[in-house]
Amino acid sequence: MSGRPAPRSRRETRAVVLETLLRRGGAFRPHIARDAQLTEASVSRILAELRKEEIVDEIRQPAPYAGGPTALITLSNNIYVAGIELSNNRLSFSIGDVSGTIDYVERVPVSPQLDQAEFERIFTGCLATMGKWTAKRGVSVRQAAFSLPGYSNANTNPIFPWDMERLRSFLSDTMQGVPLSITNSVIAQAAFHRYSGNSSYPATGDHLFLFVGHGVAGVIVNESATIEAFSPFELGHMVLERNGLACRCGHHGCLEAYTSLRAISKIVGVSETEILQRGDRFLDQLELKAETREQLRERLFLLGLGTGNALNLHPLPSVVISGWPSLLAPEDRQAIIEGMNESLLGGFDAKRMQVSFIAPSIGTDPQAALNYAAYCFVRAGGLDTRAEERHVEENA
Amino acid sequence: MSGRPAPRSRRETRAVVLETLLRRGGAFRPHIARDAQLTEASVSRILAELRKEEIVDEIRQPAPYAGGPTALITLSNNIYVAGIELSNNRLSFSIGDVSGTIDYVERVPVSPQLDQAEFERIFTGCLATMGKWTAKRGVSVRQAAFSLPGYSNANTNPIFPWDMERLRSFLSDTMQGVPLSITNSVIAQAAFHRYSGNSSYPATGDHLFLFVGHGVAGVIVNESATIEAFSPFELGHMVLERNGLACRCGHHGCLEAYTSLRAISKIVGVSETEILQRGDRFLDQLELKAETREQLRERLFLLGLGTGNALNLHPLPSVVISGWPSLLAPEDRQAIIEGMNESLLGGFDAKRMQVSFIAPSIGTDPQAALNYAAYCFVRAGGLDTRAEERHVEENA
DNA sequence: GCACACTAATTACACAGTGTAAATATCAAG
DNA sequence: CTTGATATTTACACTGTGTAATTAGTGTGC
Repeated sequence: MSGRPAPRSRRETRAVVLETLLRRGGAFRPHIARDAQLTEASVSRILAELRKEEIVDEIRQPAPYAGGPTALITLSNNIYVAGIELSNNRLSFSIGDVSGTIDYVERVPVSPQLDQAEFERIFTGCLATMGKWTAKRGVSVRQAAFSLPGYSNANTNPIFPWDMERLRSFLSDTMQGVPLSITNSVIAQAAFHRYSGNSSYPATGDHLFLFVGHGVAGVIVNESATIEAFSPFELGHMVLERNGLACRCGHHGCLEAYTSLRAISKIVGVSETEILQRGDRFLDQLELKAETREQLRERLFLLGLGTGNALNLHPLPSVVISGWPSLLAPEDRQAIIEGMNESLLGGFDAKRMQVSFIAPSIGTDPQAALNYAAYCFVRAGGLDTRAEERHVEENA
Repeated sequence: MSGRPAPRSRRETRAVVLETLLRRGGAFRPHIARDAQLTEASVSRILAELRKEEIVDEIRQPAPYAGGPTALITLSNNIYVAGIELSNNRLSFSIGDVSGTIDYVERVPVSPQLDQAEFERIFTGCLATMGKWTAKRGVSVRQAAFSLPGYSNANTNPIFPWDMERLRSFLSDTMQGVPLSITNSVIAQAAFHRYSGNSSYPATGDHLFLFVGHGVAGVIVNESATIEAFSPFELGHMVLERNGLACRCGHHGCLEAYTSLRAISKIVGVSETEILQRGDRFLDQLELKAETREQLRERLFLLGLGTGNALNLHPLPSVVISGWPSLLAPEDRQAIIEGMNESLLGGFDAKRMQVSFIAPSIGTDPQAALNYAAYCFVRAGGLDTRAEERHVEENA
């Protein structure tokens, strides 16, 4: 640990310290020092600053071993953030603390074909309601996050084909001062898995997280990077069968046309809305006929094929799959492996590629956006984002 | 330009200054200051340091306008770097200066099925020859780069299925102190386009660079990022036709099975080795029959389909294609657009997607690796890489 | 040929952010 | 209540930069 590796601005340093706290849900100084690559001295200074600003709390805690640390540092539970999620069937607003605890929530059903004007109307309404809630309690929201499926910085969205420029300016006007980050739902999900404190997440290193629901969305999770650096990986519209099934995007043979909830709802004979009502365990309640299972396996095979294709483009050692495939029996899910075996370079090899499944989180929205908002707050070092929005360059 | 944006280590600052010089092939102080986001004062200090170390030269030059700058700063032409390239038909060694001028070159034919032991034998031999050349002239190589197709940090390579761990340790042992970077050929190509001073490159912003040769390799070029941050995007083994043509990788229906030089050599009736001999313009010399052209268009359609799939995963506004497709008539190349139109979300739209072609650089190896080596030298701030290889973290 | 307007280039000084090392605090166990 | 072990704070030094004052070039117009 010799030299002086890479200097950081105070904001960055605060951000890494706070992120450690968010990730671990509290830590002792020595841990923070290691995680943040700082000396105890620096940690001490930073924490003194953060404590004065009431961003962190220090809980006196008997040392767990002789001569051990005496104070557990946690994020203050008086910091409120807002999470807003748009999914294919509803728009949800929430307020909670940075640990992800929800104090307020409102959910409004919307149509998957929701148009932009209607969205703006509903959004404005919900925001007003939320504003009343905060006003009554005198709480101030430090950071908000809005997640929607398919979002990217590019000006196109496969799910809601809106004018993203207009969306951004609508939101920044409407939020009136509260810093707002917009992100892809699947990235918010990744934030949820990283920060929710649920330690049962199956992958530890870099991996591809895939969510198979209305669409097929993925995100490249780089364990050692900040969440902003994650790239969404929209798998749903990879054409795998020329002249195959028609997809809502107008093309034929897209993966989504085979594996979306809508597509499989026809196979299992349950309407899409009913699936959403039954929530997480909708497949459990069904007695799947052998023929149905075979059809589902065929779909999973395609999912595997597409996933393998994606991993050929961008090699990663592990995939975590969430969504309806996680509800099937392991022997059925094996079809995904078979599909990957036919596209993944060198074939599927369990030594080089780990595939895991996690329960789909249907209906937990807007939990993920709330976690993402907490992340954004922390990333900004707990400082007001509005102030330093001026790193503009002026090339000749 | 108010506050103190993001502090940098001296090494980083030197790196950005040197990179500006590499990119522009020389610049005046005010330009450097703008590009590197530094004040004139800092530029002055850094340059004084670099001049003392004989890394940069200062050429007295009459100012181009009233009161203009007086000294043009360039990279010293006494810095030698080595570029080594392995392609599917030869291994080439070169030494040159950071501007990319080649002073020494040796090329040895190798087989596309070259095995790792044989490679090591040839490499050692060429390196010895190169060593004699440098010894005779008393030049010392400051940085070397080795590029090979399909390379990634992952331990697999679609082209040369070797043990990458062994390759890396072989190279670091063999190079005896000369810092060596290993990279994907397509990334070296990107370095070539960025630093060769050839300004006719068609894309200016972020784009996908695709090279269609023995394989189909791509790289996501992020104009505002360092080259290390570029991701290789191996398109060749995307399965587009289940039960399609057999590919050398053992799968069926890979893009490469349809569009590699080997695949089209069968269509045009010219052997692969002959194509390589004829070099860049091999297709010009052929009188393509209508039927042949139709077959090639079919192949290009698949290339477009796969490219569209890749761009759905990772949206970018522009694609630059190099390789044999660039040699065809524009009306034939239109098939690529047609393919993209069937996979790219929302269809192909010239307003949102720019497709350009550049002449393939067959036979210019190891120029690209040499440019990449220069880039690596500059990125390290012109400091010895060996010294500070110790940013290891030790998490509990 | 010389003052001028203008910009370039250098330098002294101040300040932010950190690490080092010394000083001080805390706890468990005897 | 001392000891051993680690935690925490603090004073000081060092790096890298920006600011602002200073010095140096250059072309124009007289």
